[in-house]
Amino acid sequence: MAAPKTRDRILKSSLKLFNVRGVSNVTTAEIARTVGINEGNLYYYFQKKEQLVTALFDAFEAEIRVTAAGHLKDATNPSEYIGYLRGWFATAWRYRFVQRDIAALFEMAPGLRERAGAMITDAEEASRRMLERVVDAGLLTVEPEMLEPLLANVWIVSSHWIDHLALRHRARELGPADLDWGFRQVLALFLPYLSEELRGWIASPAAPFASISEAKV
Amino acid sequence: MAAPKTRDRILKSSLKLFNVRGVSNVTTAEIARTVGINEGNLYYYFQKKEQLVTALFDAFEAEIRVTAAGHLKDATNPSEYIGYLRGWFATAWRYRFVQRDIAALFEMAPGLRERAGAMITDAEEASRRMLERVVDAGLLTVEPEMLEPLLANVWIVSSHWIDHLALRHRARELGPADLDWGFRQVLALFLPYLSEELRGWIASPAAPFASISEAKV
DNA sequence: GTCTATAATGAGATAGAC
DNA sequence: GTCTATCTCATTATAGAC
Repeated sequence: MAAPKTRDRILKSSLKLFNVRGVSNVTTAEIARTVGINEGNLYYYFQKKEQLVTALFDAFEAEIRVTAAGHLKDATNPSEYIGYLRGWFATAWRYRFVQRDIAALFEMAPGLRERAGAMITDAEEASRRMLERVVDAGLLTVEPEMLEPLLANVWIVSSHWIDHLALRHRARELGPADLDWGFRQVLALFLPYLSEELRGWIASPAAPFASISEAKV
Repeated sequence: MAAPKTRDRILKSSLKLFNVRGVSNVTTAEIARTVGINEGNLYYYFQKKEQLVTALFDAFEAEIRVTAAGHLKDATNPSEYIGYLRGWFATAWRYRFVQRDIAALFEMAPGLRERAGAMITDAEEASRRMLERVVDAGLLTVEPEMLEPLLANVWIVSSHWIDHLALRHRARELGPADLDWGFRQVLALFLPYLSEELRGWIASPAAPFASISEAKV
């Protein structure tokens, strides 16, 4: 209790640095400097870089679970489905260091392997069920044999659109506007399968992600 | 001339190691050990790890250009188009270390940034022209506003299906059978837009990639 | 061309004073 | 809780003998 403020400042700075430059490209020295504390002090809170990474992953996982729990009720309602997607996207964006160089992440914190594996399995299963319900409700028309390939592609694009953009626009830093782009790329995967009804929904994708805050940790 | 054999053995071993474990996870010591030579000897051929990476990239680029040159003639012929895709896939597979952690690659060999950027620009432009011709020929029906999103998704899936598989099947090493899976994932992106004619082609995707050799360097 | 050293660097990690 | 100072260690890189 009474968590000292320094710990939070460390987490916040680390998240930002990791997101922008990748876990393995950010040194503990740099983190300490950014926070405005000494390296020794940093190690008072996190004895290993691994612990820092794991703490951030904890926050990521917690947020994911909240999103998943909040949106699994009525997938036949387009707005709920899109809300779920948006929630997932927003969280994945705020913790994009996880996707970015996930191999390095695992090497640094081997304990995350299993946890991430479980998360992925859960998420895939949830996506599959949700998609099946949407198909059953007649909002999408997907032949059964196309379901798995579609799901896999949704997953690939969801997880890697950031890498794709980063490679092209390496000069500038990515921002919330890009998040919107990524979201539309995923929607584009569904577009050819849409019912007319849902197509209207997609055409006007409500509020973009511009308002997403990076501050929270 | 008279290129000493050791140099080639170094390149071959490095390619394999880089592909499987990533450029930044393989040390020069390990390369030397794998080749069966001494570290000092390794540095006789490649004074910096960067030079090693660059030499492999040279080979990659050369192969890409050969593929591109050989298949840009008649894109209205489905077999040519698919041949082009397959060629691209085969090369990207043999040099998959390039995609895998491309950030680390650039950090190690900054000179590759510009070259890779140019390659990507070229490839995107070629893909766009090819796709447009296929659409003009009536083999695909894609609304103009869907063209760019589709191309972007093709690129994302083509470049990142390996990461996706690697994350799921981390136990086993990836092989040519997986290459076939990735190819089908990309085809799946086009499937909903296909004419009946082309759909037949896709259904029986000729010879898979099982025969692809990893040996060449 | 190939080896045996060995230097040089840079990052993670820690002890102990304040 | 925070700092200064130091240690360990892996990795890249080099010099020089054979």
